[in-house]
Amino acid sequence: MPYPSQTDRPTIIATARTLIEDNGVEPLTLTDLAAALGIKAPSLYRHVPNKAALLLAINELTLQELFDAFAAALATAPADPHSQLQAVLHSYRTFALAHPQTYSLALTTTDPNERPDAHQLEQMVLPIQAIMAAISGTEQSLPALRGALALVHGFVMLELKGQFQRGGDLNAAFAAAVNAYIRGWQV
Amino acid sequence: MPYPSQTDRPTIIATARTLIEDNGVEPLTLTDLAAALGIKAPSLYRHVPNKAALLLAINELTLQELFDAFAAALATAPADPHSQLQAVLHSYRTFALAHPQTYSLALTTTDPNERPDAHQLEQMVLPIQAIMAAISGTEQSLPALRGALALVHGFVMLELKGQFQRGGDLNAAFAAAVNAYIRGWQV
DNA sequence: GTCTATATGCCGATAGAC
DNA sequence: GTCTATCGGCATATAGAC
Repeated sequence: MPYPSQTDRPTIIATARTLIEDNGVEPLTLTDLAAALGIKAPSLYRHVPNKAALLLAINELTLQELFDAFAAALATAPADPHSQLQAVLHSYRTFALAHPQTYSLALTTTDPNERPDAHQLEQMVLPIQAIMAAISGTEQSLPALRGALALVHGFVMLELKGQFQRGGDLNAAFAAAVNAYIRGWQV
Repeated sequence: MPYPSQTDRPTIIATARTLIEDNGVEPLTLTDLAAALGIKAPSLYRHVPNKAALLLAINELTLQELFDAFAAALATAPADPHSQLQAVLHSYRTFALAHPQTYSLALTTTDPNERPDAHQLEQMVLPIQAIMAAISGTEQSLPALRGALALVHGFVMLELKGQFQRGGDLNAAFAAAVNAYIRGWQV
């Protein structure tokens, strides 16, 4: 049995995440989700008010785990700003590649009912701004932070959606791009 | 009358693009599209084999126009590599901000039936690689090009999806990030 | 907490007449 | 080239029994 049939709310959310990671969000139906849990669709409504609330909970979890990955990376990397920033950006990509569907979903959803606080991304990224300030200067730390987020998000999205088709070492390309970007602020 | 009722294939595609730009892809139905054209849904099948083919045609048009914008930017910008690259990247963002829904659609679609040649993005961006080579050296021109694409795509996507919520001048942030990235390769 | 039955609605696509 | 009629399917969600 691929999925347990003990159905509390966390189990429902975890199972839905697995289904989304396997097939994407679009084909996810409450009927299929219920089937994966060994129950019928209407039973889900005892645990979740509706589908949007379910997706919201999933997206909140995704962002939470992404920023847990940040914290772990910061804790183990060398203390200098350059190393800290490198570590965070690489942990970002590693997370996204490990959870392509749920990562994409969390960062592209615009429906207010399915989307965590609009501020959550930039709020949880605040600690990184201090590192950025040490590199680019306090004045430019917000633009510098946003550029860094843009670079890694963009790289990962193009990668996940199959837009890098000419071959080559994407790990090396990512590292080189990140280093170039950081270097550009160190003037 | 917001839409003409003269229905040839180009008109159908143009009207569909307008509807997508107004409301996004998800709510687009063939019934609504037909209504906007002053006809009934089944009539569409005389011009387009199915919905996927329609979306494919739209995405092809979007990419074509994006790269037309590139060409126009390159033609008017100063001839030095730094200015040329700046001009292209800024024209990229300008295009995306002007066509948020169709831009996002074209660059995130993975369904093979709705998606232009997987190579199209990187193929049509080839001319820019020459500029990048002049800045970063021939050896690194592909990673440098990919990083540049990642930076602008990521910035624009975060911007379009409302992930930059802390205020500030996004135009300035974009320019600063692009300049930092370019500077980082000029060593 | 799960079930059956069902409301309700929408959608893409085809057949065949005009 | 457009129409009407319709097939076939699927989805979210509710009501009410067990």
